[in-house]
Amino acid sequence: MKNKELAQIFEKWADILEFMGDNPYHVRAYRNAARLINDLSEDIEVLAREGKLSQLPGIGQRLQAKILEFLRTGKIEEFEKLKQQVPDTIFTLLDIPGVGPKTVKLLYEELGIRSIEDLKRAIERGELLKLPGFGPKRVEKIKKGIELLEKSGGRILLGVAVFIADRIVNHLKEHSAVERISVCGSTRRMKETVGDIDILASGKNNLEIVEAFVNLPNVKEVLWKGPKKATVIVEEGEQVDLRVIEPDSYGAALQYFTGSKAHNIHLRTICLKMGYKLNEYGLFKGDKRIAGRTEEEIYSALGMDTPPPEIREDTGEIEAAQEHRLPKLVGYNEIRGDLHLHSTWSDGASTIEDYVKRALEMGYSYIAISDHSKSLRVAGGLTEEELLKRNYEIDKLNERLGGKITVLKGAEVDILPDGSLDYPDEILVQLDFVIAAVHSRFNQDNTERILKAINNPYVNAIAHPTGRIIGQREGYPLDIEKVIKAAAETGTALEVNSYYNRLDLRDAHCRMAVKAGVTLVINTDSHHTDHMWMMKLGVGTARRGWVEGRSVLNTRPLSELKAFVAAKRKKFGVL
DNA sequence: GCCGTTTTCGGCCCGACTGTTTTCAGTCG
Repeated sequence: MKNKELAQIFEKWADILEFMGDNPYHVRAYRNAARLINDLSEDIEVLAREGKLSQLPGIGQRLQAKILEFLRTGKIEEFEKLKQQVPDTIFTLLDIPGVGPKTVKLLYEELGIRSIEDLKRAIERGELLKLPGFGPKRVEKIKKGIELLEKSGGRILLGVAVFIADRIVNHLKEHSAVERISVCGSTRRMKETVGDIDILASGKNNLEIVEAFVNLPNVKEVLWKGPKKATVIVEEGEQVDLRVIEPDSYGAALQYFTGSKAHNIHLRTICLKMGYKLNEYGLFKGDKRIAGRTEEEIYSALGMDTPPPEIREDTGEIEAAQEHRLPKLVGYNEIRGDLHLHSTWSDGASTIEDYVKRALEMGYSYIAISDHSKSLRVAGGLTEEELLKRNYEIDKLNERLGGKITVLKGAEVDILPDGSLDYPDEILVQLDFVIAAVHSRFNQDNTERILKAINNPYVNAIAHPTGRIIGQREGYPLDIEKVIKAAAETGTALEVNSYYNRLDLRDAHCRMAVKAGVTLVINTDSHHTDHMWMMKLGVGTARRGWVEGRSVLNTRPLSELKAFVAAKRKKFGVL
């Protein structure tokens, strides 16, 4: 699948055009194309073959020709020529907060700066001050921006952002001055990484809210504090922005600060056509505010249902909201159990009893203990004997629990290099739920290996199917479409692994899988009970992929979960 | 470069903040 590669080309193309001072709408066309292709749930090559490129919004004749050239030859001549004209490294400068394309252009043309290192040297020598429009404050801001960039390395993992944001919201909710408070931005949309954390609040006394925020126990440094806005660094080193807004505008501000940018642009275009104006203070007809207290009020005034934040990416949700056919996304409270937990029997830090206790607190009706199999020695993988012994303990525990909650006998079985499984079928048949996973040979194409596992009658799910670690490791080479197809045909679930640095399947893959009729299972892969909260990260990822509750195995009651396992065995003639 | 229920040309979301300016450009969300 070449979607990612193509999206990167168009993104870079936009950067170059912007740098060269091209028409901003020209630049935007390339940026839109990049985003569209990146978020596409279908393979661009397939769309091209079926002649459907022209149906993509924002892809006209010219971009179509470029896409086709890329698919045919692997590159685009015009782009190759364009690239030659600009030094490659200057675009890293755009990552510095406060530095945009105009500044990059100026720095390059006047001082020959082409990298962050160049820029640091120029600042030390005081050269920036000589440039038009540059004063001491501007230089200081850039210097700070570079520090921030180098420290954070860019974006925050969703799990970290959610953890910090929830803590802040829970604290401030208790404060008497705060009436309404929400997380917004990409954290609210559950995007896998977020730039910075945005919090919105309203109440009777704005100053008091700001004071409460900057004085929170985990705040390390206050960067900026004003009457309606403040920015702090929390102890984790991440930046958090608070905005305080008047109650009448709360919904408008929440809508606005939640984004995405593309969603908002589309929505405002619709407003214009209807003779309205939408901004962060409300929806206006002339000078009159006709909506703004809640998001629902605004969308409803536009004749739309309110799209859940997770799908506000302008990938069809606006049309669906207009036609009252939004999906009923899987709910955060719809999950009945976690099927991927590692106990002290293998490399987990919590006992099975610990998990049971936490699961009951979370309102689950079942869990599966899925310890590692024998080949994964570094992770305390269980031999057959150990596994059977563990199973016996689980049986006894279930008797003691008396049906309050059911502990299923599971395993995360290694898929060996040749695609066979780490336990023989005689062992697998004794398990309630079998998850198969690849833990080795991350550089080789693992498609065949996983297909073979999917075709084992006892394998009920594939764990973290692509093997990616966010920000650290690309997934192994994999034909995800083949895997999805096989999973759908065999009645094998694909996991949405909720562990904060995995989120695998990712959002776009979830959408592809569900479209193909695959059942998903959302699990945390916890190695300690303190990891079990991450379930919501996986649910959020699935929601971003337009996944409905009926497509998620662990929203179903235990009887249906068991029927799912039995159905596959029956299909393969082993039951 | 895209797009069309006023248009095949002339628009393309909107406002705030900042730093450097005597009226505005650049950046951000």
